[in-house]
Amino acid sequence: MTAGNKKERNKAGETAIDGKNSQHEARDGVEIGLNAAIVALERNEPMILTVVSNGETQAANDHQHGRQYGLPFGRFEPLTHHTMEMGVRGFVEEQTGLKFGYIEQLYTFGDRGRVVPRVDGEMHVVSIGYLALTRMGEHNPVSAQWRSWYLAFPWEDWRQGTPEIIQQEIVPRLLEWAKTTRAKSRGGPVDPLDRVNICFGGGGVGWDDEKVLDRYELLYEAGLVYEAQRDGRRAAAEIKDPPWLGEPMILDHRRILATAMSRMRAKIKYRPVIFDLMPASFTLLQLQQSAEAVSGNLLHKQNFRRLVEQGGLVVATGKMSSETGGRPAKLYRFRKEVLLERRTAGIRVRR
Amino acid sequence: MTAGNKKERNKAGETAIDGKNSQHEARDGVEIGLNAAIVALERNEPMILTVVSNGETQAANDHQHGRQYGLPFGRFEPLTHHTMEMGVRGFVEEQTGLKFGYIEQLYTFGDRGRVVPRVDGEMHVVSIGYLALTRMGEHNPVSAQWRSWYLAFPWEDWRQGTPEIIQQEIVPRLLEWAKTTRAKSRGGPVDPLDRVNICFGGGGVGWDDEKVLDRYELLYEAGLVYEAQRDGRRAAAEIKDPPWLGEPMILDHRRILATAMSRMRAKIKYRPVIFDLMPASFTLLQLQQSAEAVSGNLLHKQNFRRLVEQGGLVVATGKMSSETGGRPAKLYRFRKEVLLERRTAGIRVRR
DNA sequence: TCAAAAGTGTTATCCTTACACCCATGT
DNA sequence: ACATGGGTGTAAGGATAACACTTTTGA
Repeated sequence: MTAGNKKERNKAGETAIDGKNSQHEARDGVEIGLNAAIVALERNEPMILTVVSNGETQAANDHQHGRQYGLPFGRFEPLTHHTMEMGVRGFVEEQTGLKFGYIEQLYTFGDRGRVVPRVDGEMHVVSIGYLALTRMGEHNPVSAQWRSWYLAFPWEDWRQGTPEIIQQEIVPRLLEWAKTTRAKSRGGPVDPLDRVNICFGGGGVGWDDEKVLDRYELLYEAGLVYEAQRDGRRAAAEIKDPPWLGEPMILDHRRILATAMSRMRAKIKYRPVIFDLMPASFTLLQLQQSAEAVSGNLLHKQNFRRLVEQGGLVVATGKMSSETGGRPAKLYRFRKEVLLERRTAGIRVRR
Repeated sequence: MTAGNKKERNKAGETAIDGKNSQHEARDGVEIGLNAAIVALERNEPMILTVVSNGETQAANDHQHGRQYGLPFGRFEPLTHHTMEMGVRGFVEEQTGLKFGYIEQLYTFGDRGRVVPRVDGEMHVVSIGYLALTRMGEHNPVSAQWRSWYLAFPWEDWRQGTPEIIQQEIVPRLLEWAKTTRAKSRGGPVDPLDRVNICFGGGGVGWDDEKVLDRYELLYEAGLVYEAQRDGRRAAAEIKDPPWLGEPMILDHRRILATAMSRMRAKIKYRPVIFDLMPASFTLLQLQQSAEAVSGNLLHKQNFRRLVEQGGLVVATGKMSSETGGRPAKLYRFRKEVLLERRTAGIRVRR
């Protein structure tokens, strides 16, 4: 059953509002995939839990990337999982033995035309991405490994200054892409050069750490990430021997990870989600370095401390840590009561 | 085929990352429903496009609400619709004749256990909510009608001061609910009274216009909206003859609308989405009243004007409007270039 | 003694908020 | 004349960004 043309089924005026008017063709050839970007911190590096593809299925036409990483993945089984979030918790624990606390839905991707061949036709996969946060070492994963998210997105780590890859590899190729694209599509909705500037902070526009997804999608369109070629997209700028940027991932998992990073970077600024990555007590420098790891840039130390303490986000526990290398530091813990006092409680510091 | 127990299929270590290891049971009994909250403004009232349920299916055990409203609804057909967004555009136009410009995905709901009986078993519906924006009168809908979103959420309109329903109906019942709930679940994650205060701005916490979804979910949990009873939820506070708050909608459509309102109210503060609801040229008062209609509260006139003009969001067209009742007003238009200059461009004014 | 990190204090600047007041038109 | 909405100016207050400097430990 390949589910023929149903274009005419919903005519104007039928107002199919409860899905009841489709007695035949009950099976639709759609399944729900659940994907989790599970984040933890290890020595000030944001890590995500990955599983390794055996390189058989979709890496078949894959010359240089035989082994690819992916996010933990499972199917939504309505009869087993009462909710989709419980589905995510369930298959992650089954596959990797890992439990986590915080979970949040990111986005539902169905646009890339993911089709999986099956014995009786084709199965379309709609994948729902989730962001989950946990602490390193609480549970040890099996048959999965922690990897820095900056391996897939090297241009997102500005903690040691502007990454070289941006000026050396990305910007020149994107400018070339913008030129040829602009010539082709006169008067499109957005000027491609503007897009490059907005995404990568050129032409007076500054770098916006939250635009992780926009940048990935631009690189995909310009044919500069491996997935673009793998998905059969012809590079607009016809680049010879393109140096694929960042480590690729299977299917659309790198896109889901980009969504997770964008969400995470936006959210730490107005919600205290960073504490789901922290131990129960910590020094202010540890907290700052965690925020820096997530946002990918350095923060101003004094202002960070003042904001975080005076903002009521943390309180001193009274204990000290002398394992810091210098003067012993006060230990702090998250102060839950902020949520009652301020409507935005996060880490909003520059520099 | 009712798809038996598959709990054991994904064992630890299998790392099912590409969905290939399920040769049997290819059909899962899941379908994708697409729902659109389509918003437009009419005489400073935010309207959503609704279709009317015939009251047969799920309104069967429905004594007082035989006719219920719903959002335009369709199934995602991967073979017809190249993308899910195109699917939304397609079925909305087929059902109602309406076209729209802006569209954005909201959230994917699969938790309420929506089950539709089919000839060969049960079909679980996962519904993806969308927010779409359009201008009144560009196209006239057929077999659908525009209705104010405040009919479903009367407590969200603070433009004439605090709505009476809050102090008279909502707060006393929620306080009672919080008391009984607190007694039952000692030491739960969040104190129910705190939740009431955070959501409805009691106890020193102010009103947050963006918390539309949180408020609806709280009212649902407390059994104060009709849907809670209809879904078989026992009211925690065992309220006698409860006056259901706001107009109910079919299935989970009111929840999707709440998500749309929350997103919209949050987004006008940092993205120029309000202009997708405005005509090409407008006076500043019209713009202000549109923002007030969406956010549900009044804004400070002078500051609004300064912010919006000096922020570079609009430019004067040079023409004037003399249909204002007072002194003729300059006409303005949206200034697209803001997007290049500032990373947040929206309407962020108090009072 | 020096490096490393903790911690304190102060200043300049910008943005938000609020208030006061004048202008142009129709009735 | 007056009601209605349009439009301008400015001052107070608070938050933010930037800088300089002192303190406490371990090696």
